[in-house]
Amino acid sequence: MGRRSDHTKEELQQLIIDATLDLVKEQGVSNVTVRQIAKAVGYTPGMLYSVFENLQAIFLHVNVQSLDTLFAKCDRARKKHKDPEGSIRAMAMAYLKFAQTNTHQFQLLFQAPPPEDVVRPMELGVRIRSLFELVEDELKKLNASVCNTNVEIGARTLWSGVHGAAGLRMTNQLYSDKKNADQLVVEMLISQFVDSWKRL
Amino acid sequence: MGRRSDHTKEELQQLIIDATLDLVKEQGVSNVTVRQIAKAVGYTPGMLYSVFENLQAIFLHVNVQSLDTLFAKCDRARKKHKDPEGSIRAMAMAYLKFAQTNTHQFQLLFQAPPPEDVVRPMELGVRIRSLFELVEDELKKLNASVCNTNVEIGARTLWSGVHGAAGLRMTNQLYSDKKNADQLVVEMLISQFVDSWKRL
DNA sequence: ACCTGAACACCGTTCAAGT
DNA sequence: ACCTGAACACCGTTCAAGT
Repeated sequence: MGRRSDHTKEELQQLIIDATLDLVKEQGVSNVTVRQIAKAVGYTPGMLYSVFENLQAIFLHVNVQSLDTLFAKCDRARKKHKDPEGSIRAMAMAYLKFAQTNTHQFQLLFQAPPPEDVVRPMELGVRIRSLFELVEDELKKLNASVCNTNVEIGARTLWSGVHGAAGLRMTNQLYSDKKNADQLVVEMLISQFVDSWKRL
Repeated sequence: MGRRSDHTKEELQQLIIDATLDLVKEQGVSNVTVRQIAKAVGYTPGMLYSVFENLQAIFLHVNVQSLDTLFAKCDRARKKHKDPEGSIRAMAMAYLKFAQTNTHQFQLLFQAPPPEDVVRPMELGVRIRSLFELVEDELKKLNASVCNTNVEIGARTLWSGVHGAAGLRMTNQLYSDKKNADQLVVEMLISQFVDSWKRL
């Protein structure tokens, strides 16, 4: 089969990441095996370990890529609106939609690796931070008199709600009879938050 | 070793559940094996399959038990206060503290089993619903004029925030320099929510 | 130099055979 | 009737040996 001369190390990396993401989307994280990934890229399992440290590292790189597309979606939704509240609402809906459409991918992204286990690479932190920054910017526009500390906490407060709703919805733990309860939840969340944010 | 005559089937069930919870607390879900559980209760791996369908089923029963203790903690926190806002605040903090103190247990409880995979037993739904009901009751006291639909959505909105903050905090994804950012987040969440809830 | 292929030490689950 | 113990079909990971 293939030998590395066919692909540079970078190409191999990307090949593996893409193949893994596809498998995760199809079968969910817990069903994806090293042997499957290897077959999908046309190599032997052993080869993966000359490109990545282990399976966890592969998943991590998939997550970096997922965060990039999630960020892009939120950023694009934001730019469609001029008013801060509209931007926030659009970003929240984009986030919710991503979680809903790409359940398995979202799961891999935010499922809890025990904090001690793996050193989370800076690459992830930077990307999550920049997502928060998008929200912070809109909050500043909404009320310029709020201090930086509260803007930081505010963005995380608002997004905890959006993220929590996305997670509960995804695992069917919202337990409401109402249709689209998750959207109602996010709408109420934003209305209420924006409402009292202006008053702050 | 032991034979079933030593324990009734119910005793064996509880023994297995308790042993599994202990192992989860110590090592995290992903490191707990059937063989470990069997050793902990003094039987062979095969025996577990005459009491539970499989490992997933054992985890599910652990989760039912976890929800009971989580509910109890929230309920007890609630009763210490007379004012609805105080009750809500205390419940949120109890929830946050549970997630923080029992990371692995909380993780098992709310980590996403793909919705299709397993039929979630009614036992879990009933318990999550009753947690939401505690919140709904306080919201009604806070503003009696809100319709039932909005109380239902409101409780889920508020709790999405608390749950989301707990989850982000647990996985170190809040990315704030502030100390105790999670508590600040929950405090802001509740202040803002209660504030505009009264106005509704 | 790069990858294979076989091995190692594990899994969850099943089920004939023992007591 | 209840449980064992061995087997089955898998894992992730390593590393000598091939090309």
